[in-house]
Amino acid sequence: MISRKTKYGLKALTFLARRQGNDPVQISVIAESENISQKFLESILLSLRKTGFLQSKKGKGGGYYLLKSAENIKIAEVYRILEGPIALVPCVSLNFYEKCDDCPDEDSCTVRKLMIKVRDNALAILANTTLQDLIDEE
Amino acid sequence: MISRKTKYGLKALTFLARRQGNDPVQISVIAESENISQKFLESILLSLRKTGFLQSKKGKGGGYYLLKSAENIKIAEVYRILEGPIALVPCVSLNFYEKCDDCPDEDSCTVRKLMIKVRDNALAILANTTLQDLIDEE
DNA sequence: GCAAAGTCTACTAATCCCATAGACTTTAAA
DNA sequence: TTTAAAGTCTATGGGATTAGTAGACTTTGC
Repeated sequence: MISRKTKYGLKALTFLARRQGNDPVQISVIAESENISQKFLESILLSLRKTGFLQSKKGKGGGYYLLKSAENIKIAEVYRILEGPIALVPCVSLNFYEKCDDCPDEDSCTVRKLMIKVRDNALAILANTTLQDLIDEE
Repeated sequence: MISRKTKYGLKALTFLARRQGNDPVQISVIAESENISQKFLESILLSLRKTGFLQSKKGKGGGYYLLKSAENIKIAEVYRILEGPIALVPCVSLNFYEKCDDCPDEDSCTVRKLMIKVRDNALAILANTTLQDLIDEE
């Protein structure tokens, strides 16, 4: 299961992407509209800003807006930033690889082989779906 | 990411399935061979016994053994028992459904639509792979 | 009867998740 | 130039979950 953080982040992004134009939207507007705790959303948007998906404007009339276009935001990228690995097991992660401390030999681990399949399948979806795709489905 | 519980459980099951015959194997043997904390493994095997995958024998010469044949143990079933939902979001789970408290309308939730796809894909693998399949891949 | 095995309950340390509080900075507009 | 509106950042905390430990108990084979 993914954390609320990731779910909220994706919802906030689609909220921004759905808008005409690209003027800043206040955190409070997004939070209220999507039923998200405002303070929590703050920290989520902050990490999406630091990773180049969003930009913000302070002061009156400020808020958040998309820095990349919706077609150029892959869900897999957002997922990795907010949630972490897409893989179900660290020894199978492409971006967050870690050796399993209980496995003497990765190549002979049957669980690992299965988890590679699951990862590849999830990746096929998440890496090929963009924010724009999500909106278009409506 | 899945928990160690699930990973250990799958490893223990494959360990048992790989053996010729079906005589009881002591927890300590599995734990040592798979590098799993013995006490932790105890509780895992216990829940696999209570759900009908394993049977145990107490006393001297006792241990755990498979109750179902390896061809009849679907990974998805084991996953659901040890890990819980396969879905990434509760509102999309087939076996552990829960409404998301922030969503006013499930049908119009774009994140949900995506998560259904991911679930279907994961399920296609996990529900069609048996313990025997894992062993055969070696 | 004894020793070897699983069973069960309870506990704990560590970690993560979700959220809140509050002080701070930047900016637009009056 | 003051003021209020916004984001920024740090700290904190409760609760849940995870991973593991301890130890007393029960069952069984020899």
